[in-house]
Amino acid sequence: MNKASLNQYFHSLFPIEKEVVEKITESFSYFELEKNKVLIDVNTVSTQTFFLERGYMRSFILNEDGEQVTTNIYTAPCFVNDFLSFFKQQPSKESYQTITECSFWETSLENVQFNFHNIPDFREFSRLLFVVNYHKLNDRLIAMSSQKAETRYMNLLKLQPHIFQNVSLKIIASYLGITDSSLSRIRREIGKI
Amino acid sequence: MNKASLNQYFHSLFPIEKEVVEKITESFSYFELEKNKVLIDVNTVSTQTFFLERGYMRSFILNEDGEQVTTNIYTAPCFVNDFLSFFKQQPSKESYQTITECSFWETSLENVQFNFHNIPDFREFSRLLFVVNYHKLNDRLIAMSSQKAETRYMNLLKLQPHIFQNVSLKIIASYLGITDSSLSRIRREIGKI
DNA sequence: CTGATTTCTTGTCATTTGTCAAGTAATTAT
DNA sequence: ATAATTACTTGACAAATGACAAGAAATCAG
Repeated sequence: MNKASLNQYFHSLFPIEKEVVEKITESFSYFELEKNKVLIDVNTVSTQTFFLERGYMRSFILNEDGEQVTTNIYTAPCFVNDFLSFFKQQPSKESYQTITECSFWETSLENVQFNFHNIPDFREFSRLLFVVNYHKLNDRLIAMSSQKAETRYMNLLKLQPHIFQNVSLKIIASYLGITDSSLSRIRREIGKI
Repeated sequence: MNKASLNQYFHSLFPIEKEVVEKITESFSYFELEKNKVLIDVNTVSTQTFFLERGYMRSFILNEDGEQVTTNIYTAPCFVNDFLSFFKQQPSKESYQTITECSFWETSLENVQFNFHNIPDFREFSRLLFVVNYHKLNDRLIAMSSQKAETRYMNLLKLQPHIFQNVSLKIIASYLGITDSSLSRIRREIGKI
């Protein structure tokens, strides 16, 4: 329950002084959630931002047929928030829930705003977070529009094998943009080779 | 060739004083490109950021088979840059080219950095740009993984009909994640109804 | 431990989309 | 104006994926 991993995360993203990081993370407070608990509920305005220290999470929306579509899977350590809801103070269109037991560090928009306007390195860090997340999303979009499901599955398996130990195939299938029976068939075919 | 539309764009995104906008856009300079010209080339480090004042652009990558996959279509007025290349000063993985004749306002990373760290409203504006662009990308990803091609086509036609007057169906098809023959068939089917 | 629930797999068949090849229409370059 | 190129459409067939239903395996709640 110390801030070592939170502080470390700042250093991992770009060079920043120890004292500056400590000033930034001063306002963060710790909490835990069991598995399958809601972190950010759909239609609520998000006032906190979260650092996922330990565990697995996902975001999802409900489509026209009322089915859950997993939009993202979050693997600690990383920041989790709904950008649109948090920064524009609008109701979230997605829900965010824990998949495993998770631990978090959270802080408020007020603190983020203070740091953003008063600590230059935090500004750079924030922007870098956006750039990195935008880039990840872009890569997924390219994969979704130019690769077949089997390729997307193979890449996920290669790049994030630990996800398969912690997240159900149903959620993974939805994240890959296919049904769980299709994923099951793909896994069988791969196994044959 | 005055900065009216550039300045106006800042005001349209969030409340900001006229004088502040003028200070921000002071360093921007104007240029034009004919159709089918490269704005940002793949594998180059982007040192400028661009405001697309007039015209249509696209970004694309080459897939394993050497085919162009359109990753985004840009409709003026909007900012165009490769976030990863510009802010991390890395070689761009995508190419950006004009589709029609275009006019631009550009400024350098140095100017952006100066404004980012010295003009609070510019920080807010920058972050909002990221939030909005992230959100658009996220919506496209959700559409790609949960809607069929016909639905994606119908939505594009409804929300951005002008694109169909200015961008070839081949590019639109690629942007929608399908082949041009599939798009052609979808259009025929729609026509029947 | 036991029944209930959820996850995962599998089979059959339908639908969507891709591939390839050919043809027509439109645009561009000289 | 003419030839070359590019854009768009179409058809036949193949491949990928979805829908639905059923059963096996794993997990969960009491």
